[in-house]
Amino acid sequence: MTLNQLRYLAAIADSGLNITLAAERVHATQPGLSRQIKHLEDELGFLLFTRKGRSLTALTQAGEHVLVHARRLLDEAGNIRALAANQRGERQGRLTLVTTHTQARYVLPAAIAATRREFPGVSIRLHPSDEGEILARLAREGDDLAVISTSGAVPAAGVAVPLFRWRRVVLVPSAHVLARRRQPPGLRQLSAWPLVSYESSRKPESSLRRAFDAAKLPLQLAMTAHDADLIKTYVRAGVGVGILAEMAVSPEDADLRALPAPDALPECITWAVLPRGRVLRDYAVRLLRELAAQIDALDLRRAVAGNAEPAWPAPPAWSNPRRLRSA
Amino acid sequence: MTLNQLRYLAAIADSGLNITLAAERVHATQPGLSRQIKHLEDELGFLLFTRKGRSLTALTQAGEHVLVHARRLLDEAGNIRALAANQRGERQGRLTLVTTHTQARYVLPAAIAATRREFPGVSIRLHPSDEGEILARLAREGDDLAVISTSGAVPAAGVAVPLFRWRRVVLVPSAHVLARRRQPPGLRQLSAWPLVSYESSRKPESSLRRAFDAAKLPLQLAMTAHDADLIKTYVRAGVGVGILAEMAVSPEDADLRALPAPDALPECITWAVLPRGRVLRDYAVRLLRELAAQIDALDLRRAVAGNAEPAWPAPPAWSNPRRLRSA
DNA sequence: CGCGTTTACGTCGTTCGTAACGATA
DNA sequence: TATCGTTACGAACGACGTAAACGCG
Repeated sequence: MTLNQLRYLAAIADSGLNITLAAERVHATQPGLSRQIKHLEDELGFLLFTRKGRSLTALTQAGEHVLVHARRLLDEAGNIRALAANQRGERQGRLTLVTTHTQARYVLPAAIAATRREFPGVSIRLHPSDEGEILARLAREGDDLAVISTSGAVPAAGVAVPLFRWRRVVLVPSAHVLARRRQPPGLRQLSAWPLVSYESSRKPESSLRRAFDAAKLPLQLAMTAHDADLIKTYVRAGVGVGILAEMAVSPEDADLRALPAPDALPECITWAVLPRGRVLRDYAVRLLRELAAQIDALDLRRAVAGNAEPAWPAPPAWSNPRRLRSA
Repeated sequence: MTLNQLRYLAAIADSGLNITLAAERVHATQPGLSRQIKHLEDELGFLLFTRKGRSLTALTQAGEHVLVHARRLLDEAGNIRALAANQRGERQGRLTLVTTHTQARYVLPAAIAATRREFPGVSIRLHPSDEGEILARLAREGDDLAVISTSGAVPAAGVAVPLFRWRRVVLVPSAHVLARRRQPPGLRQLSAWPLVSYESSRKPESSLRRAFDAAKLPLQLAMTAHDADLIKTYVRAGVGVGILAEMAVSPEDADLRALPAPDALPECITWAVLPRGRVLRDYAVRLLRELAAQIDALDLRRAVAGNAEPAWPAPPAWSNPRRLRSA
């Protein structure tokens, strides 16, 4: 049993049992993988794959079990390499984040830019994903970091670190009736308008939906979109009143008016979710501290290592200066 | 980075930084280890050990970190091998248990005998240890299984599986005054006598001590010992009244009388504690099911794998037939 | 001078890539 | 016939053990 054999096993499993494809991905030749898998099967004493003719059709049940442990083993090998890279002061690397469009578009740019300025050799991969898909993807694809928002609840997967608090805003064209009122609109006023908001508002457990339900008011969702830019576009087109994250309002939106959302819409928290047990590269810590200065780097490392989850400092409210400071 | 390099690293750390000793333990030569460690250091880019002249003086801080992950990695390699051995129907192997003298002497023999009858090729290593030391040893030495008793509390480390319930008995010579009474003695009666019990009764948090404290009665511990045989010996010698586990009373003790302990002494539970995440060999499951037939093998495997801790079935009361059935 | 580590050297085993072959849809 | 996996072959590398040299107490 060698690290390479297990690496090949995982690569084949991740390539839909296509050895040729797996070989490319691990920068080796197809006969090499074929042979090493055979050697591994010989050593373990049973088949890892079921075969039909010469091609692989599935993992055997035993193979599935082996794969689970092989992945953990390879993760630890990766941890040792990450540890070593940090120790050497290695400034190159890769960082894969998975997050929503709003975070990717309005929150992360400044933080990523700052991180890249300090670590120009780091290649950052951003995977926008649907709210509900993000945590699944983090676990499945082995991404380094997820950034998601909840209205209070602590995300279940991995190590969740609260970054900042934010509120929603009501976005309307400057000439809109709601923009002329003295007071920002209440839930009752909003319920009279068709709304434009995030796709996730359609889910019955969304906080928008729950707020209207609790007030026994009807919620008219004129349309929903995955990203804030689309919401703004349709607000401009007069399709409805926008409800979106305050972070998504930028200076270029001077033709729109952002009004505070009703108190009935609860405050949200943006979290970083990290895979438990993975050693963080220095630049990952740097990025997180850029997003949330209140976080202690050592606490973070310890929490991810699984030793002790600290009482995280209370996340501050989102502030635009944060964006400007590093822009 | 190879599995062998990490194995050597762990072996050296476990051998007090003596490479020669470590080499013997891993069945390799000393120059081989020396070289591989150097290669590993070259690849990682920093020293794993601090050196004074030619000999190793300590792990570097980075080396400590690497070691942590290396051990986890090696554990997973062991899991894959265990998985494979089970899959092959391999009937040989090793099982290291750590437990108290009473369990080792009175509870485990029948179960171990039964297991050995079914798996004659399995070598079982029994490490009697002090009550307080057991869980520490399980974590430190990487033993396979701990068997310990508590008066109710769930052991904190690893996966704890309740095996059976038991009570204490009051053990006196047949001619003793307490043996002539109609009723078994209460706490008040016992407090009039010097007692002979386990070493662990000396600790202020022991349930014996707590029972007497709660009743505001004095506890005279005439003597304490680590094992039940010694307690019996001193009871025979008239040193005092024995308080010990009901399992420790055997037919050869016909010259003694075992009386039910006062209700104020709470029932105890004997637990198996398994290192979380370790794949169990079939014979380990067999042994545990011999100790506690109510346990489902699949539940057990799943719980140890860390997937889902089931609601364990209520442990039955200890019964002597259990011992006789398999004797 | 003994103990433990490092260096030197030769051998052996293993892995790897290339190329040819085989099977399958 | 194209695609994918297996087998065959040869080269290169790397790990290992033996033996000798080196430092330190």
